[in-house]
Amino acid sequence: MSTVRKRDAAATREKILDAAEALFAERGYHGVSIREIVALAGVDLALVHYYFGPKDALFREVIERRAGEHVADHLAALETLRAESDGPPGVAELIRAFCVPMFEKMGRGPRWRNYMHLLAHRALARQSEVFLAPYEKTFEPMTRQFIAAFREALPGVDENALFHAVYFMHGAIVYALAETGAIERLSDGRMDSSDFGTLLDRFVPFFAAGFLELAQPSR
Amino acid sequence: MSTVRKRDAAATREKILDAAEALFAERGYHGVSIREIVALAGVDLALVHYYFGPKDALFREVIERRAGEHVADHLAALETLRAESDGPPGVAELIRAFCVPMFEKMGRGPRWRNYMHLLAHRALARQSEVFLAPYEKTFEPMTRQFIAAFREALPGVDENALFHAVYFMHGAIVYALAETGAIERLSDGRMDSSDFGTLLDRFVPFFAAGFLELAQPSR
DNA sequence: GTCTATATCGCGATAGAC
DNA sequence: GTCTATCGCGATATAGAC
Repeated sequence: MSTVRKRDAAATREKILDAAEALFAERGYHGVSIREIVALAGVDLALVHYYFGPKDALFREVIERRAGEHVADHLAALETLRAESDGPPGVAELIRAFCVPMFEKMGRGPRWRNYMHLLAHRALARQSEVFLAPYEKTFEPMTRQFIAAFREALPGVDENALFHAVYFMHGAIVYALAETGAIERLSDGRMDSSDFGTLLDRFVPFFAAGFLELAQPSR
Repeated sequence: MSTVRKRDAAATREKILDAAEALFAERGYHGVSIREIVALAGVDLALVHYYFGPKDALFREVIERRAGEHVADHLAALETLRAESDGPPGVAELIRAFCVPMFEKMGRGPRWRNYMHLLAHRALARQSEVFLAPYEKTFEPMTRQFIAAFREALPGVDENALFHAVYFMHGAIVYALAETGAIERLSDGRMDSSDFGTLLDRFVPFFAAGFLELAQPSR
C-alpha cells in the first residue's frame, strides 16, 4: 500500500513538472498560471503547493530536475576529448564538444526539447529575475572550463577577444535552441529549425573559422 | 488652449510608452501590469485605455513607435554601402552594415536601449505569442535584402548554408543586445557588455571569417 | 496524497463625473 | 483629457475534510 502511494506520488510530481516545463517553455514564467499547469497535468490545483510550494520554487525545480545531467554531459564531452587527444584539443573539436550535448538533447523527445527551449528563453532574461541565480551557479563553472580549453587551443590570443568569441558562439546556440521559426520563415519553408544534424555540420566549421581568425588575422 | 491640450496629450502618450518600454524590456509582456506602468509614468490608470486600448495594443505600439526608424537605418546602411562600392559589397562591410544600426542604438540613451532590449527578448519568444506577427512583417523583408546582398558577395555558396550563417550571426547579435550580464560574470567584471565599440571591432572579423569559410573551405 | 472550498489579492477594463 | 470608483474575473495560496 505505502509502496503504491509512493509511486503515485512520484508520478504526480513528474506530471506536474512535465506540464510546467512545457508551458513555461512556451510562454515564460509570468505567462503561465498554476491553474493551466494542473489542467494540462490532469492533477488537482492544491497538489502543486503540496509538492513544490510557491510558483517560483516550481519553476526552479523544473530546471534543476535536468540541469545536473545536462551539465554532466558537457563535462563528460570535454573529458572524452581530452582523453582522446595528444596535447590540447583543437578548436573545432572543442566547439563540437560544447554544442553537441545541447543539440543532441533536442532530438531526445518532447520533454528534453521543452527543457532546452526553456533554457534558451531564460538565457536572454535580464538579471533582475529572482530565479536566475541558481542556474548561473550550475552552468557558469562548466562554461569556464570550456573557455580554459579554448585558451589552451589558441595560445597567445587576447583573453578578452576569446571571451567575445565564446559569447558570439553561445548567442548563436541559444538562438538555434529556441526554435523560433525564424529560419523557416526566412527560407520560405525550405529549411527546418529542428534539423540539428545539418545545423551542427555547418556550425562547427563556421565558428572554427572565427576562432582561428583570432590567432591568425587574415590581414 | 487646444494647442496646450494637444501637447499635453502627446506628452502623456510618450510618458506611458516610455514607462511601458522600460518595464516590458525588463520583465516581458506578462511580467508587467498596467498599474506598474502608470505608476512609473506618473499618469492615471484609465489613460492607458483611453490612448491605447487593451494591453496588447500598447505593447505593439511600444515596438512600432521605433521600428520604422530602426528598419530604415538598416536599409540606409545597405544603400550607402552599395553606392560606395564598385560591384557588390564585401562580406565584412555587409556584416558591419547589418549590425551597426543595432549596436549604435545601444549608445543613444536609455529609451533606445530599452527598445533594443525588448526586441532582443522578443526575438527568442515562440511563434504562438499573438503580438509577434506585425513585427515580423517589418523586419523580415529587411533581413531578406541583406541575405540577397550576402548571396551576391559569395556567389556559388550553398543557399541554405548562407541562411544558416545569417542565422548564427543574428543569434550572436540578439544575445549581445540583451545585455544579460553573462560576459561580466564570465570575465569576473573585466569586460563590459555595453562596450559595443570593442564588440563591433571583434564581431566583424570573427563573422567575416565564418562567411568566407563557406566559399573557401579550409580543407 | 488528494480534493473541496475559500480567503485574499491584484489584474484588465470601463462608466461616468469633472 | 483626466481622474474617481468600481465591476468581474482569475490569480496564488491555504485550511481542512476525506
